Amino acid sequence: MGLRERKKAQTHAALSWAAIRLTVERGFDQVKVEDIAEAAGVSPRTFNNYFSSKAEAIAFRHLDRCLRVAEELRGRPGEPLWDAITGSVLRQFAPDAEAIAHPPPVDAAQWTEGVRVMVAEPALRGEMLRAGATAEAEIAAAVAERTGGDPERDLYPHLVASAVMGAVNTAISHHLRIDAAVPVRRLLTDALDRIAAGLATP
Amino acid sequence: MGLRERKKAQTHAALSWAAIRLTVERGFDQVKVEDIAEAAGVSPRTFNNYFSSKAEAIAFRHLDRCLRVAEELRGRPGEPLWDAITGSVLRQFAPDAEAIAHPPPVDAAQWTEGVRVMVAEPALRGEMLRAGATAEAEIAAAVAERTGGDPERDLYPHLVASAVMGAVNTAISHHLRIDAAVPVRRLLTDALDRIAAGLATP
DNA sequence: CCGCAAATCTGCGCGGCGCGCAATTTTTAA
DNA sequence: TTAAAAATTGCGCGCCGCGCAGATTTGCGG
Repeated sequence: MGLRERKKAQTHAALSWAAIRLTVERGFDQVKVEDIAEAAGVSPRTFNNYFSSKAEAIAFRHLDRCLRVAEELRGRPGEPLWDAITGSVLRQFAPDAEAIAHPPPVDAAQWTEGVRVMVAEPALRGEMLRAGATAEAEIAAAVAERTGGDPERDLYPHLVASAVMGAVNTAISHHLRIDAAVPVRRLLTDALDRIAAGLATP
Repeated sequence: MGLRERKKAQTHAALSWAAIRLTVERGFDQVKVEDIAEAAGVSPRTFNNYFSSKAEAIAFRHLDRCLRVAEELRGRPGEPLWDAITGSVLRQFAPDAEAIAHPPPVDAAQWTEGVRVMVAEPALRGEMLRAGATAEAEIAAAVAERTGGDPERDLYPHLVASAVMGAVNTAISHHLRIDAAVPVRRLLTDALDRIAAGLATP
């Protein structure tokens, strides 16, 4: 990757993190695009060269994470399908090195509450789901490679991908709904196990 | 339901149908809010009393349909869970009396193509998914009633609801991707059956 | 090290959107 | 019939997304 692309990636990340941080701190519509651009050290106009809306900037990190699941999945060709899926998901949603570098310039509890408010924002929810759907296509492709199906014609890979993203979304929502001490890791494994078991009544 | 609420429902429907029709005909950003309002015989300002964006107006019909699935589900307490789910979904996504009343002032193929373009619109995709998520909460509640769980604390109802909406979305996407003669009904039953079977490799 | 071409950033400006506010019209209930 | 409640409407503001064209930076061959 050349210097050029690396700088682009940096700017993407900087803008996204700035958008998240400011939104968590102040709330979605107390943040202007101008503020995000300034925080990332770039002109307002440039913001829209990278993202077509505030919401997209905020959802970018989610998109990235989910895309990495597909990537990771391709890197585990041997394992049984659902083992590979669970492993990939857990890997990407583990406490993150990047997240530790960037994150809360404030109290942890306060941060979590800010995130809760943020993801409740209607405009954001749509954008997050859209990011999930984008990743879903990649996951479907990865699954198709593995099981030897055609993503254009077969329903199966898309169903699996959809179920996986559904499990992820559900686990995260549950985690934010209940601020209990249940670790996300357990919620994710539970969810995926249940799905692989046909969602039989517990 | 009083006269008042009925008129509101009418206006909702009128605005939504107008938004859909115009968007299918001209494309998303060739339609101004003003146009939709005019087509529904209402002032532009009133549009925003009903919907907070063009996208929301267009997605309204989808939201309505999906909410009816939850409603129908509550009306089938006896059946085994997945039979009830499949039944409810098929009922709501069958060729629709309302859709036949309102719909294409143009060629059917042309209409389908317009719909394809419409749902490809990024802003719309997010809004449709959000509508699905809203309905998902209702479905989860309905499932919880049936299985005797607590939607606040249990993961299971949400997982089922998520899987159902995932199946619906996947089936619809597949239907639009392949313009084959495969009826949506079959795609929906296939998808739901596979999920209830634990998504085993076919 | 130089200079050129391509990619990127930036300032400007426009049209549309979402919504608060207050006045007006319509509906409901007494 | 009349008063209260609710819905519709017009007006106006601030922000947003983006096209355009000029300035700036980056990558590369000489």
